[in-house]
Amino acid sequence: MSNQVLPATGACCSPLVREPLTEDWAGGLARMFKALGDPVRLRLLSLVASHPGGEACVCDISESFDLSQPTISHHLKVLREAGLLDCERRGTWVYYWANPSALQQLCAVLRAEPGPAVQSEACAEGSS
Amino acid sequence: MSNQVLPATGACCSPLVREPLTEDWAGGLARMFKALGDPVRLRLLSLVASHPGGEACVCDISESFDLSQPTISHHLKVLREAGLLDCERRGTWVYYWANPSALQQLCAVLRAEPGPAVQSEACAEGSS
DNA sequence: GGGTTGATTAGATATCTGTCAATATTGACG
DNA sequence: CGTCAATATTGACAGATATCTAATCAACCC
Repeated sequence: MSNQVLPATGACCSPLVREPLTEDWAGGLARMFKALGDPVRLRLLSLVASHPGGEACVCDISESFDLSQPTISHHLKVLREAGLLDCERRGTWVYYWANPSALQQLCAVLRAEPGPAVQSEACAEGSS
Repeated sequence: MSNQVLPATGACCSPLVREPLTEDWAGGLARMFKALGDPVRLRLLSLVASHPGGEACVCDISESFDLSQPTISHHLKVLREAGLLDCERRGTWVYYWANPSALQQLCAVLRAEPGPAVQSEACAEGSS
């Protein structure tokens, strides 16, 4: 449903310091940033992304928190729905990994230096 | 109290995909990301940062929104308290500009590519 | 099949957030 | 000093969010 093609005007991945974000694009970005706006989720994402192999199952990471399992699950779901995390069930366990293109997209938007068009790759949303 | 020196281990600006964020560091980052987690604030920041001269007064940008003036003021305050925006009064007007080092810091944390130590500059918190 | 372990969903609740109207503050200008 | 214009602060309130416990679902093992 949110599968629409982004405008080819370059507004997509242009740093926000370059030109004003459109209302639409700001909405999508805000959803991702909001997902990162919680210490637990940030650590969760980091634990998953930095885990050997680039992926981790819930049991691997939930020990790092003083929270109930459902709470962890809830935060993982938020990250997943924001497109920052993907997951797959393998037998009893569910494995999570970070979505690099989502991170790259956010990174490109925040870029403060006047990097010319270096991050045009980040526009490719390979999630289709 | 959150004024402590960050560990010199490189954990500060190391991308979160490299190693797990510490609890402390995640807290600080989350405060910034949370500030970005609202479409209005994202656009506000972008409008300020992309404004000619890199700064804008409130009256320049508040017309872009269908919100009351106090609401705009509130969002600007959130961005300011998160360290993403700075401001200065000049006569009747208050001018805002983006804090590049804050953006760079966030960008460095999100970096997904295995860039070696390119963003060590971002560690310099020149906000003193 | 029945039990065990891992993970998600549901329901409840206290807290946080975004918004507005009203009011206060700050500085400019007669 | 009084008034006006631009911002900020306060107080109130509806809606969202984080967290928990209890219940449910999924897959493995005996």
